[in-house]
Amino acid sequence: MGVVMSTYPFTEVEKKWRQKWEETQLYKTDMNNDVDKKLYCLVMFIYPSGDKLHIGHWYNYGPTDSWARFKRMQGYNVFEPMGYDAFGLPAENYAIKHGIHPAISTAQNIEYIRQQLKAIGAMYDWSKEINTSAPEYYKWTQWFFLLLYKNGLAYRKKAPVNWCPKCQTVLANEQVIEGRCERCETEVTHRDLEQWFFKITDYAEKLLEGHNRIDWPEKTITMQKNWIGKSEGAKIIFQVDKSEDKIEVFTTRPDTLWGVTYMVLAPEHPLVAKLTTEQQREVVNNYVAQARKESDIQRTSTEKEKTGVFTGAYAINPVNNERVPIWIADYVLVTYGTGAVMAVPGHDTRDFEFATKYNLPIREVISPDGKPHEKLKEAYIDAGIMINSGEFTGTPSKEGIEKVIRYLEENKFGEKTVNYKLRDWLISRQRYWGAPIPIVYCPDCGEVPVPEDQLPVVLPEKVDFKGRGESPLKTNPDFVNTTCPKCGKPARREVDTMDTFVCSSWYYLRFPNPEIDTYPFDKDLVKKWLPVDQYVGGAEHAVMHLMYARFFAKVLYDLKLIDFDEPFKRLVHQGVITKDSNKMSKSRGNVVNPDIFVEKYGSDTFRMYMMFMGSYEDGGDWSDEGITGIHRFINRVWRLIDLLKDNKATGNETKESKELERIRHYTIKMVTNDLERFHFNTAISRIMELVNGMYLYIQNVPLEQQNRQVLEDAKETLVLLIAPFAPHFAEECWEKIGKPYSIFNARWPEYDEAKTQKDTIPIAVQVNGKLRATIEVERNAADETVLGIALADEKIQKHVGGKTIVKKIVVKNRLINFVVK
RNA sequence: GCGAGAGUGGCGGAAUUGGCAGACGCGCUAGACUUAGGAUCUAGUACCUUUUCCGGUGUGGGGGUUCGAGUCCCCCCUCUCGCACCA
Repeated sequence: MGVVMSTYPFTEVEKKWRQKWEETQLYKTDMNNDVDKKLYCLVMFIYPSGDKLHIGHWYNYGPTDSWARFKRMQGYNVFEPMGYDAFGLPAENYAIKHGIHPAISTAQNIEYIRQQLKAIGAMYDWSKEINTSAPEYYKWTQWFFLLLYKNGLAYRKKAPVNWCPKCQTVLANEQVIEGRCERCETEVTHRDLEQWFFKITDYAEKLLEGHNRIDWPEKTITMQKNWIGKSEGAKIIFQVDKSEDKIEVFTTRPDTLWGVTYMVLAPEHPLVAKLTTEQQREVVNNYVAQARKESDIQRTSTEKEKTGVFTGAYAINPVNNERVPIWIADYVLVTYGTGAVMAVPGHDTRDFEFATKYNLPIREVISPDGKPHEKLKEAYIDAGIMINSGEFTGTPSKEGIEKVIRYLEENKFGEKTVNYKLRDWLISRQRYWGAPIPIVYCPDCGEVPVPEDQLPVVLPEKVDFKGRGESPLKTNPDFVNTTCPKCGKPARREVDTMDTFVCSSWYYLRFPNPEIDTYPFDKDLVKKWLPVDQYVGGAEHAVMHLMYARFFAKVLYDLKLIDFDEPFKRLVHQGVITKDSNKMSKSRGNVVNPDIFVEKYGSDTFRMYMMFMGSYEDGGDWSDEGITGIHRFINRVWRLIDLLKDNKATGNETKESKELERIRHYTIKMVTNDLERFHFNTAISRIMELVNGMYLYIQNVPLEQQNRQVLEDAKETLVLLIAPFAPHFAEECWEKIGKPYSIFNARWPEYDEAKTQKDTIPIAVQVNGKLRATIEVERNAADETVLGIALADEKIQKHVGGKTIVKKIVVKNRLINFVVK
């Protein structure tokens, strides 16, 4: 090519612009002006686990920042903050292992991670950094606890709870994945403990309703819906025979009530001990003991054959006064509904299996055709006609549900009920590195909340956090021993700390002003900037963080402290990056270390390659060779800018320049649309096409004929379009082509729809659906004209000649199909 | 077991509404430039047949709807994710 080839010097360039951006405070968001054009773009802040920034973080933060930059260039006043979700087990476990205090290791970690985050070159407004483990922050986490407490939404109760033997703490239901600890995958066991809960169940209905008003992935909404698990049915009361006791059951099929042939209580049901007869006591006790010993994994395995024992007691079916035996079985869960079920083996698969095993009667009360059948081979669970059901016999079962409920209500046998799978959120943890729960236990006054003006309850530094199974805070007498805020007498502090998910349930409110020390968030700025317009983070938080954060927003909304109840208007989940189509993991030894590639190719190239690998929401497969494609592309653009530096083109050339101009407009259009939808990979390939087009033009048209203006426009557009993807690089190019700092204050290019289209278009000509020729015609040419040209084509003649054309299909500007016989 | 999504060249992946399958990149091949190239530029690259042309086949498998199906419908296989006795 005869030109000295230069290579893009990313190391210096990236350093240069990072410095300049910082000096000029380019990314400091003006929170008070341009609020009508505000755009709050948030990524899930980082949980500094000690692993530093891994590729998943990069994949979350890099592309989201590109999107935010695109929005900024479109004229939005973008706010993009970053912070540290710094409480939590990793720091504490690290401390136990290495003897370094969590406060110190966390501080070191944050220091290091901040540098790595800066290397991404994102538009974070560093003046708004948050650290949830700082007293200035967790003071307000405690404040929120008190707020919920005062409003009856935080309470303490003894309950069988999930216990992780490895983490030595209780876990919320959401943190138990298939019977294992969400964090360390240890099998979870049960303990009866006095624990703190947030009453998220009060918000089940509101959490479901809000789903209709948010632009979230359908899958995530479905997961939340399933987790909340709403089901409508009836509560029915069965009297225990020869006793004052009553058994309450929940059923979605009151229409099958006449088919009840026994009752089942969960082994943990409070009535079990009371009901059991002397003869049965021993077997029942043994069974209960056995059930308690088993883990959830063992107990809930659907492969496991159902077991149970008879209590010796009987219950009376309210609708027909039948006396049915009461059993206990571990297929009934104490945590769902009332912990007791009416068993209808004829119409419930589980009951059928159980009844068959223990020779309990099976009665048909729903029939597909309204006629009774000899013997059921399996449970008939679908709708049908009610039979053997007293006055309801003959009623279609769906109608029957409503009618039976009315009948139950009239006779006070039961009532219509909605039941939810959702449990209250267990928030106390027997760990050290978290926000202390601001409660004091006084021998006289009982449970006393710490007054707001005494917050924060400071996490003491000196504790023995190597303790096993008990809250480390218990080991610091100075912390534990205090005085009652009410009566002043000696009292003890609560020694449990809060689940870290409490910290992250409100952080998005604090970002606009993390300095504020009179309130958890700046009401004025929150009114202007919230809710979050775009939220991006991993799908693994679908039922944890994302539901808790919604819960908090709804509570605050109901208390009139904020004026919105859905915190995240639009949500996108980034996909997972794999290596050789496998999940990256230390045990597989296939972890890609971002630092190595950032050093080798630069931050922009690394980010851009991640965005090019696959579609953002699906993730992609990392390839050490693949990144060279982006590396080459960046250099290709760099040389192109160089080539066009002293653009000596003087010509007026029109044919090819017109095509280049078309490509330019078309590229702007496609890149804009793709960026909007987070389709980064295709956006990048469009820019590549523009670059390819520019090279072709320069090479195919002699220099003196080249159209200067068209080239200049293409060059400027190219740099602007590439800016969100490769910010340092584009800033340098922008300066090179003589534009004023900064490109991120420049406007995103506009396109003209008319100019994106070609004058002549290739039309595919098919005969009987098979492609036989391609013809070039004027855009929007009349059908007749196009047909004429197509028919005249000799290849078409070959296939059509001598046959009858039965049908001619014309798809304008696209295709023709001749159907011949 | 139930529910959702996916399955496209040697590889990563494209393809709003059914309308030229394989954009873009990696890899590979050839040419150019070079003392050299693991640099760069250009061209080619789904498979089969064929020297070429011309043909034929092709989006996990099988059926269907349609002038026309990667796209819609039915059945089956595989993978991923979610739920997993929820009464």
